[in-house]
Amino acid sequence: MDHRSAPAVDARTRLLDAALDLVRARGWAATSVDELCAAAGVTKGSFFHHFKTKEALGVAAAVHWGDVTGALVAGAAYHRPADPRDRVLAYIDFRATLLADDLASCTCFVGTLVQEVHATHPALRDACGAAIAGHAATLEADIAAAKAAYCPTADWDVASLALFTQTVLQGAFVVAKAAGDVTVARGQVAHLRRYAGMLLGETR
Amino acid sequence: MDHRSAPAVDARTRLLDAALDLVRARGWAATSVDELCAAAGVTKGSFFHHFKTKEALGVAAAVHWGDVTGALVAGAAYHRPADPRDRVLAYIDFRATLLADDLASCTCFVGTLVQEVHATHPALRDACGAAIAGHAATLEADIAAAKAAYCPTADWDVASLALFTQTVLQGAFVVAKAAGDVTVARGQVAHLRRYAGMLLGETR
DNA sequence: GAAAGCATACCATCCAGTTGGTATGGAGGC
DNA sequence: GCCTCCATACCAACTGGATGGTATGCTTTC
Repeated sequence: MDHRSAPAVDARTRLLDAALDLVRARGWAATSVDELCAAAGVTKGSFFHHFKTKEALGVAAAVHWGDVTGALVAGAAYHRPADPRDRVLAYIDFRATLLADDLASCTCFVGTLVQEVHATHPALRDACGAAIAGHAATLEADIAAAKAAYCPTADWDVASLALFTQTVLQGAFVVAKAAGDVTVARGQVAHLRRYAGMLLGETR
Repeated sequence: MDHRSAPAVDARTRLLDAALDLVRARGWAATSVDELCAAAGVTKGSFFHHFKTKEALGVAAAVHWGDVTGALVAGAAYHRPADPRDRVLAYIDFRATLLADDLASCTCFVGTLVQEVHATHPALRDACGAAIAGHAATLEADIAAAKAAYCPTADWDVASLALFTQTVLQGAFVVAKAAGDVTVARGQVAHLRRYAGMLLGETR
């Protein structure tokens, strides 16, 4: 209240937010602790006060990412439809609308991170795995309800389809990065939308 | 002939092969030139004799990856079916069979690489983009022929579906890495197989 | 004998992490 | 109310090792 210089959020959160941005843009190993500190407006001593190692920051950032995206999805309008199938399809449409900005800001932090560290940093990999699995899990109830209502005897697995939404999104980010063009990702998510509609018996 | 120590392949190729393995396991930035040299059984002087910079090796490795995978696919049995739709579906089945080994050896070099460097190393990104686009392009003829034969009026784009096969594979690698389990990838590719069958009018 | 291929020794820079310290604010004794 | 104690938050300067890259010379091949 008295100090204008008092930061809006604490140093720890600023470091985590900086990690989300910088790692998505540069990758994990190429993002130095010094760069993270500079981006967060924090000194190195402060960094290692809040996080024992760089890897510990990565784990915390993966959890932070789960919180941020979880809140984004929970607050989105796609939950409105009364029909579970409509909610599933609205989720996919919602994810497509998020593909508007530049690549670095719309791609998935844990997806980029785990691709790089899966074999070398087990703690980081597990944190990323938990974030992705947790996100997919939020879809399962709607998918299960839609399946029960429209195609109860279909031979596909609910959890597998929930994960498939994340698979296509992660893949879409990779091919969009390779093409250097976000619109590529939207075209790929359209296939996911069509597939989900077909599986759930949507009649056009 | 006289020397057992004489390498079977030249130093340049050994460096490229080492790059495919190490970068897929550790990521680009975390793979040092020294490690590449050690894995290839080559000294640093030799490395910089063949490649001006580490980035130049990366570009060459992306091209090398395109050659290796191109030859693998071209030599595979999936081209046998006379029907173009069967060839498309056989390609997907073929890719699924490749998911047998451990993650580091069955994942995509250019996919991992581009995810990490897309914003910081334009030359690497373009080389990876060309490799992915080139691979997708080899599918277009079969997909176009299958579409003409079985669903000529469908509203999806041939090139977009060809790319979607790569999208799902790339995404499957990411979620499998996050789960630490290759079998996850096979389950995800099964969705791709089902989708392609549905789009191309396969009747079970 | 010239050039390509390869090896050794070396360098400037950057990296994660450490050291040793200051500022702040709340708890508890008196 | 005031002072001491102490934990938390933060900071500047430093370190040992690793990193990409270079300089230079040897050796095999054509």
